[in-house]
Amino acid sequence: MPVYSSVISLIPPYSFERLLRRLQTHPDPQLLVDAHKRVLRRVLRVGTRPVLVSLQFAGTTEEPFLRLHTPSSLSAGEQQQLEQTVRHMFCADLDLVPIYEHMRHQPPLAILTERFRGLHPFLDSDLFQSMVKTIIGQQINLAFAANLTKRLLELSGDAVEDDEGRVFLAFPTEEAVARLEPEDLRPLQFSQRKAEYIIDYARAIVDGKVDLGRLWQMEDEEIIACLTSLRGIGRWTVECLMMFGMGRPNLLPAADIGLRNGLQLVYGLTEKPDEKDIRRIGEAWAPWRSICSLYIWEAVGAVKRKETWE
DNA sequence: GGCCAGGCTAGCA
DNA sequence: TGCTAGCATGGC
Repeated sequence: MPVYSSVISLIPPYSFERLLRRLQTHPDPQLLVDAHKRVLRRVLRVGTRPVLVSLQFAGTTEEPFLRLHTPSSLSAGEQQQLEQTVRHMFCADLDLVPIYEHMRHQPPLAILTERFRGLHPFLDSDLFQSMVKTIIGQQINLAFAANLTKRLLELSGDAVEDDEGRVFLAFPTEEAVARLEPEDLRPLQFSQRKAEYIIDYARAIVDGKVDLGRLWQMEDEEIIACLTSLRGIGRWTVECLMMFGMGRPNLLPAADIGLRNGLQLVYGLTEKPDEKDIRRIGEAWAPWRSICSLYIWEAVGAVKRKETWE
């Protein structure tokens, strides 16, 4: 029986089915999905404490809400923190209606608002893991990236068991990753450079050279300038961090190969657009370029899943 | 077996 | 400032 449960309100339209579809092409090794029960389970950190959480989609796309359960007993402060994390991950306060209105004025995007109606961004629970996952995802396909993330979890994550003895792994802490050496990650099929980038990043945080908490107060370009000074972290990586870690609304990772493919697909271009082309086209998407990018990516995802996107 | 993956660095002109 | 080889491995 859950020791703590609560209800998380969501702004309609919010489609669980669309999230499930997205998870097919964007596997998340931390999530256990029970589509039938409409439940997602994973470990979230409350402070540094790993807590197993069950999130059930209740209601409908037009009247959505989440039921949050956890078998852990939590203090009032921990309850508040956990709910805040869940609201952040699910973008509980993001209203898609005005964004769809904006997209409907741009013909190639208009069709996506119907096709993927109710798809919200699904964010990372904290900035450390968001950055690590993004570095892992540089230049490799999503399936392989998910494998590498899973292996990192198995190497350094904290195990939490549910009442049926199933093991869930919490994302490794900064300290745990900082203690690793590249040689520890090489057998997991991390490239030497990728291993160095991730460990260096974790050490920069542990050493206090990077203060992730301070990023929330900074402008987008300021964050890019700050983090790209670290080796292995380029503009694309920080843009992804701001989109999928911070949930900022107006990012356009113009160098992204998936976005380039998606724009060619959705806009019916004869040639693959380059970074400049994408920035030019994406100007009209402001101030919602992150959501427009997400929907463009999802058109590519639909093709990969052999769905139609039109 | 070749090309593509939700890139980045270092070296060079 | 802008261009490019090299990295490194899975998936199709």
